[in-house]
Amino acid sequence: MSPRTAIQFKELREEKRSLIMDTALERFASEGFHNTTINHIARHAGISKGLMYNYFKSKDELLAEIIDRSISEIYKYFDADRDGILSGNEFELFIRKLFTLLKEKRSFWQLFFQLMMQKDVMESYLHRYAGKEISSGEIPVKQSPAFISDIVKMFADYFVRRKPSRSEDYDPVVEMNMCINTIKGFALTSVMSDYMDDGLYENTINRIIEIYK
Amino acid sequence: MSPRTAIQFKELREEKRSLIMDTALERFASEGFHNTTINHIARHAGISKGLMYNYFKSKDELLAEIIDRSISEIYKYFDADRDGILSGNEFELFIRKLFTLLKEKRSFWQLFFQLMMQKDVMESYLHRYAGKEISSGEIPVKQSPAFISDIVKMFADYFVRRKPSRSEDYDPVVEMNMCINTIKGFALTSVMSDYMDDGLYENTINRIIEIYK
Amino acid sequence: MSPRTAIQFKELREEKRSLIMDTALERFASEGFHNTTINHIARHAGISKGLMYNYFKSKDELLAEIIDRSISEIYKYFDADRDGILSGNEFELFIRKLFTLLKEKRSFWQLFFQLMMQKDVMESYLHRYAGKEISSGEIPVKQSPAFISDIVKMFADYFVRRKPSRSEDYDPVVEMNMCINTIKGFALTSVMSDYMDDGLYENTINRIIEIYK
Amino acid sequence: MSPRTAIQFKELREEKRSLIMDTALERFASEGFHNTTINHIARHAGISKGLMYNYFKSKDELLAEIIDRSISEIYKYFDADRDGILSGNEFELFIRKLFTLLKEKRSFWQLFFQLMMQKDVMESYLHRYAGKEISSGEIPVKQSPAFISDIVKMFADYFVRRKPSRSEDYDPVVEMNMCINTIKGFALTSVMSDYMDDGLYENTINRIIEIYK
DNA sequence: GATGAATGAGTATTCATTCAT
DNA sequence: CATGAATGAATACTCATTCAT
Repeated sequence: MSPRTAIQFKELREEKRSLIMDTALERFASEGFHNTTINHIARHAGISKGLMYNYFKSKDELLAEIIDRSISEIYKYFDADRDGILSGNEFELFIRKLFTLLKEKRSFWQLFFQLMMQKDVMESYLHRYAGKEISSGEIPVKQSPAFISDIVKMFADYFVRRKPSRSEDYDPVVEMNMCINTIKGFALTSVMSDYMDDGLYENTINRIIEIYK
Repeated sequence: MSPRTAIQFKELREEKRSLIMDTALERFASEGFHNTTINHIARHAGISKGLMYNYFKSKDELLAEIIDRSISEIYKYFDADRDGILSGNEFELFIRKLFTLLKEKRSFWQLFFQLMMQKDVMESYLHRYAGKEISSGEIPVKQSPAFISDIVKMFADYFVRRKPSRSEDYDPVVEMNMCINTIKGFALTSVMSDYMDDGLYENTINRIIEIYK
Repeated sequence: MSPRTAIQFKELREEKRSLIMDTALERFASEGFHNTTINHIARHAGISKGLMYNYFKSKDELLAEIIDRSISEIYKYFDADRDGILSGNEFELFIRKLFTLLKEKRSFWQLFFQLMMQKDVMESYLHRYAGKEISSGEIPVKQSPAFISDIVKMFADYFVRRKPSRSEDYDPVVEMNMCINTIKGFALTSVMSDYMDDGLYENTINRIIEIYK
Repeated sequence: MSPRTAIQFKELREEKRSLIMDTALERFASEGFHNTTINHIARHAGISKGLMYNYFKSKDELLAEIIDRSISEIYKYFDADRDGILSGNEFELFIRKLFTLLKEKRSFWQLFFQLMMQKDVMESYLHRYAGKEISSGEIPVKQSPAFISDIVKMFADYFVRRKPSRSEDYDPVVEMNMCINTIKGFALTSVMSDYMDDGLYENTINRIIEIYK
């Protein structure tokens, strides 16, 4: 019956916090943000409605925290070496990692695509970061969606460098666009489909690499 | 003094009906279906809440009618000759028409992508067509989403026919997948972006045709 | 193409008025007052919503007029000779007439019993007659429900006169009460049942007369 | 400081639940089901609109639960010995109990008569029991309206057994009908009248027993 | 007279959020 | 910390009534 230490308490808090976020993510992804009630989340997480508000100020904040957590988690994978230069092999690695993450964090990406389509939700989320500078040289705990532009820049450089020496037709912007759209379309399909053939999944990834590496 | 004629009433109804549908589409596309209240629509259309229900049985029916209207309009373009075979030139025409429509009916496609992400809304719409047979050989006024499978089939045949005679690597399924994903990703981007450079737009379309024609 | 005379117009008006009232009575009786919309009535009567308001100020007034019409119609039968005394034969006639009317005007009585149960509706109707004197000696076009007390009085006298000479147990008030309750219960049953056996109907009426004549 | 125990919560719920049901019954009886809004009930019960829905799924369910509660309560008295046979003394007891209950649960019976007149409300209630079998030999917590037919059957048998040995005129069906109608009419009167003389009340009950025992 | 489009107050119901215990 | 009762603003939908034509 020794009193729990402050650290134990903190760990317990973190655990429960994660539990709530995981549960909420599942529900948001499968039912949609608006169709998921606080009651549903609380019941599925095995806690009371009131307790939820002990961990999150509001339903909106819960959503924002889920997005933040997932994004910073994902960011870690993408920016592993942080040299800002994408080599051919890094491109391949990048693509393979991307689609591995899409499979592993399917719920999150489902939710993410859903939210991207709804301007108001997206905007209310982005307002949290209005004016927030992204400090380079350190890893921020909460990373704004600006990480997207980092990746875009890396990509742009990659496609410029890739230009064949004597080609007059090659337009790096168009090529990058084609690549991004293909990835985006494939990501959308694989995330939203209830089922996708494993062979086709692998073959499509290989084909993307074949073309754009 | 004299009462309105039946024709006058009918015209009035058609006009107001269109007004409501157009207004609702705008709002649904920009705010999302769940965030758009009947009050919003009525206010933006300059009419009263009650009047909406004089024209549409419910918010769901209003949505369904909007989708139906756009889909049957689009369907006309896709299946012009109705021979069920997609030639190279038809493929090009198809792609160009598709992206013209995406620009012209931007609001609708924004809404459409949104809905595709929201299972509950999509399902409530699809229930209208549960059990409805599509009569082949005539043009139905209202076309069920089954038209999607028609197009997919035409596409599949196209990519099988396209196989180079001596290529062993060519996989028509993968190739179709690549093509569809690229289109899907590009459509998504162009529909959701507030601005896209016209030159890039055209160049990307040309590149898609160059590769997949 | 001679212009219609004022009398013809008046007759047309009366006819349409009756049509509306008949239709409304049917609907009120079968669907209930609150479930019957003005639209229903108008559609069933084959006229427009607006026209209804040309004949009746409101839905409430329509109801009141229906009750008034039926009551004054019924009143005519009850007070035929107006001598205010109920003989044995008159009692029999009265009972038979009552149940004939219940059958003939079933819709009205269904509605009447419905309304009697709802204090607010009944009160709103009775307010129309608050303070209205019933002029004796002439037949008023619109008769307030006070006619009920007239009948009660006639009944009371009847049961006092009926007292057997040497009975000590006979209580005319109790006896009248029994009689009225039996009639009321039977009326309620016969009006609300979807079906009642004709033989039983007749036999019950005969038995009532047998006991209370 | 310490949270409420499960028992405290349960008691609180039961109390509030009863409060809502009692209040609703009062309002339904005096204003009618359709005229009583959830707001009225909430205001009279001193609670918020939303709380009602914490206890009852809908207005219809609230009504059904009120009816169920009263009926199962009443049912206990009627079928005390459960031998299915009504003796003369049981008949007397039955009548006396019936009219005691009518006085004690006046609000409920007012509501009940109201509902009987309104087909739509009655039907929506009866749908709850569509297909529910009544298990004989045990006391069900919630009794479907089928209990009415049980009582009718017991009554029918009683009036058959009662037939005088040498009477040719005695028709048990007519006699039962007379008895039921008298009871029904008296119940209706006593429930709907704002005032009834106690002596008359008792005397009428005695007279009914005198005639039909 | 006759029509039905238009209005808006009213109704049941939902759900994020608060708070006493 | 934890609970769930309680709140009330918001929302889809209804319908008697009005009014321009």
